[in-house]
Amino acid sequence: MTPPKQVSAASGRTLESTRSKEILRVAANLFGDMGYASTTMHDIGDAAGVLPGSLYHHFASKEDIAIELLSEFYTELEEVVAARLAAARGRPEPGTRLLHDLVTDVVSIGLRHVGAIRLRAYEVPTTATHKLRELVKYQPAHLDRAWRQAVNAAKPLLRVPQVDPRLLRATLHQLTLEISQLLPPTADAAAVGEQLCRVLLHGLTPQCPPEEELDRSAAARVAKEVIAGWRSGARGNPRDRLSSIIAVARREFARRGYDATTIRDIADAAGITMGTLYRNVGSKEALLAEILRDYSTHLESGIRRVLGTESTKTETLDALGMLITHASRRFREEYNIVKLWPGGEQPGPVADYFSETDRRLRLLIDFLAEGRREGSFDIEGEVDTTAILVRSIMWLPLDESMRVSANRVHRFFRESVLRGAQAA
Amino acid sequence: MTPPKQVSAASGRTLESTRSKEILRVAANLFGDMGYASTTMHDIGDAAGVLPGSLYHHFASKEDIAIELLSEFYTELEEVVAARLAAARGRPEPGTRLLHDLVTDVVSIGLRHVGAIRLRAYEVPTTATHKLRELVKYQPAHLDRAWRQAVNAAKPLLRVPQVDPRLLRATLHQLTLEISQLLPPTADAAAVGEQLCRVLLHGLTPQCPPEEELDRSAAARVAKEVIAGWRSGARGNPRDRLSSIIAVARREFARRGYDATTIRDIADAAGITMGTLYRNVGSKEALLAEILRDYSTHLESGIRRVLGTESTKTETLDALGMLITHASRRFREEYNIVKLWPGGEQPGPVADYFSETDRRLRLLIDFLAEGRREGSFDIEGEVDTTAILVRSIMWLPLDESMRVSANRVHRFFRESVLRGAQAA
DNA sequence: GTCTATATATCGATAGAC
DNA sequence: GTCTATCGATATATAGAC
Repeated sequence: MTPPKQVSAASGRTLESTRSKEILRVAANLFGDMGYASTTMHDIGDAAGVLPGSLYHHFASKEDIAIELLSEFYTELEEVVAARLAAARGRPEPGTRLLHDLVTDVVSIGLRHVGAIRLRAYEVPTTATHKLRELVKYQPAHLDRAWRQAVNAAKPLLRVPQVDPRLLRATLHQLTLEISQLLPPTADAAAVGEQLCRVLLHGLTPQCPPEEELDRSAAARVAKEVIAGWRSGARGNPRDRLSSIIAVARREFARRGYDATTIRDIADAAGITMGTLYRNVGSKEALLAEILRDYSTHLESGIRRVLGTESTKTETLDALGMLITHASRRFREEYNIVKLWPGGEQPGPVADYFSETDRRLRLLIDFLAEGRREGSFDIEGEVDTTAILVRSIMWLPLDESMRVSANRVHRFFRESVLRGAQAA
Repeated sequence: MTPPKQVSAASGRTLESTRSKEILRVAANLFGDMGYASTTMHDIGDAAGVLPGSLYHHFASKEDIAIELLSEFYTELEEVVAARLAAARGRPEPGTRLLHDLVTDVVSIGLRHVGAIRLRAYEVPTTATHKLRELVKYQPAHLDRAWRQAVNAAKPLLRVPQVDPRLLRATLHQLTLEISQLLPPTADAAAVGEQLCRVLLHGLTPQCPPEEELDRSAAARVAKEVIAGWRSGARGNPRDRLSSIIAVARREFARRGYDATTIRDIADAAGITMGTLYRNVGSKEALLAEILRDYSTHLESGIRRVLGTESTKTETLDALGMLITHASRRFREEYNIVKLWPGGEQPGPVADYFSETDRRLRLLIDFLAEGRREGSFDIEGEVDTTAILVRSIMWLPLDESMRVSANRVHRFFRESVLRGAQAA
């Protein structure tokens, strides 16, 4: 009798060897930390304790490793979700139980598949093959159906129509998958899932003033001013060469991530040669710095202005939601570029921009902590995690995926993160 | 008005840059000298005066260079042959004019496309793509038709049925294409073509004795003995591991050439792993040495025995033809392995085998020169070239391509190279 | 169009587990 | 004896920068 072999359903590959598993594991972590493009076979070999060439005994190519990681991720996702739905079938009465369980399931899977999830964050390098490209783009329909079912089961308990169930579903879908990228690998999936549900269903503000009051607050007024300022702020004349290069580079970096985008990609997309590109731009890094220049200052000043008003914590949080909801349209590309900056902390002019992002997160943490202390915010568990969740929710491209206005997205933020989507 | 661009019909590539042409030219020469597998991008870069990476500005890959060379070759071949046939249409009366012209045409093209022709000598490396594989295998049907037409036009002048027109056609087809590999690049196509036609149509022996006499000669008797000895000489038990590895390696080396065949190719074809292979053979080179061990000694002793008889020059040449005709069956694979040994003369135990091949060629040259001096052979032009032609004709795999017996091939050799295919 | 550098991948060969 | 996993060297190819 031969021992049973562990076969990956999606790839058909047999993974008996512990070394192959070890390589997958270290590659997953490296992909999760640095991204696919920034992780070299040398890195993987080092982490696995073999020379780069030896990796090819276990995997045909670097892509093959990525494909295997994605296959494992999809397989496990499907299995876990199917098992959860099967368990839920015995309990058809409405409630948020399935929703809670599904949140924890998906967050937990995400934490165990940081590499695969990060692979899905961007398009794949230009040189990638069709198969990897398709796997990265693949949207698991079963997960979509599961969220639909979970939200439907919870609907009788939700404050509908104030809370748009479609936006809640989209938020859960995106957030549970992506949150793993922003948490430490040691994070407790159950705890994070619990916090996530609390934030969305219960809300942070026990005493939330009525809509009209929030709309009239000083913080909201300032936020509107800042947003209006963005709109008028010109982006450079798209007809001048440098501006159009920057516009193209912004789009390309946002699509593929900074490291997977080559300067040839940019030159091609801009319809110019590399010589022309380098005549206008000093370096790839300088191009990135140029793109991020306004972004960070605009965002920083906007946030500080809103935080600096005399409004209540609740009003300020609402205004922050409005600000970022609009920022996630205006600076969507910049946000995509920096959202998963490769680790490794090499110093440089660009690194500053990323430390500012961290600083702003700490600003939010302090704000929430202070609000909790003074009784404005009802936060259980770690404030850090809540801050990460709140920031992620604000930045989600709900307007894009659900085709709704930024105002409707802000209203959803207010009705969920502030008031809580569930009836009290 | 834009200047007209030189576009390769087969590949669709535009070759404006002189540097691209230069790279193609040096690559063609290197492929011709060393073969595709043994030529590195570094070699090509060195010869073209650029760093290896810079080659990729002009060509997408090493394969791409090979594909371009083959496309150019096929295109030129088609054009030249078509032009020749068009010119012949005005002259429908029978004769050997078209045959002569076609021989010179194809030899001339071959000398200008040594790289492409050599690419066609073996199958392509296991890692090659479909496109290159197909291009290498491609048999130009128009050339086939042209030879058919040329031989048909000459038929009234040939001693048919003594001379099999099918074998003559196959000989012309294969010889004109392959001969470029065995000549110095400075060879004069017209002169070589002329000699080739003379050898085949006019023959080397002005006074050729009748068939029965040749059959009875001492040289023929010795040749038959030697051939019989080969047949009985066992090849090792195919059931023992080493013998079967050697048999597989012989086949693989003959198919792809020595350098393009990897140890893994051999292990795979033998159905064993590399560990097992290396337990039985010391190295790739030792495997080759083992394959060639009997070959060279058998051949050498056979040739010397035939040359050592007291027979006339004519009888001896006839017996040599018989010997090699049978050798080209018995040692087809060994011959294929060594026929185009990569240049570069690195010393080693195997190099000896290849110097022996050269020595045997010199033996043949001396034999022919002596025959000419004493009036037995009618050779115009350089004896070296004639020797190369005669040797090539003897080794042509006519039995294989035309499905005839070795005896029939020998008779064809006698009726063409000895007596001359054309009626006196 | 080229350079410098470095990345991905292949290949001959071997040590040592099974 | 066979196969798995590995090494060291080197090949092909890509990327940023002039």
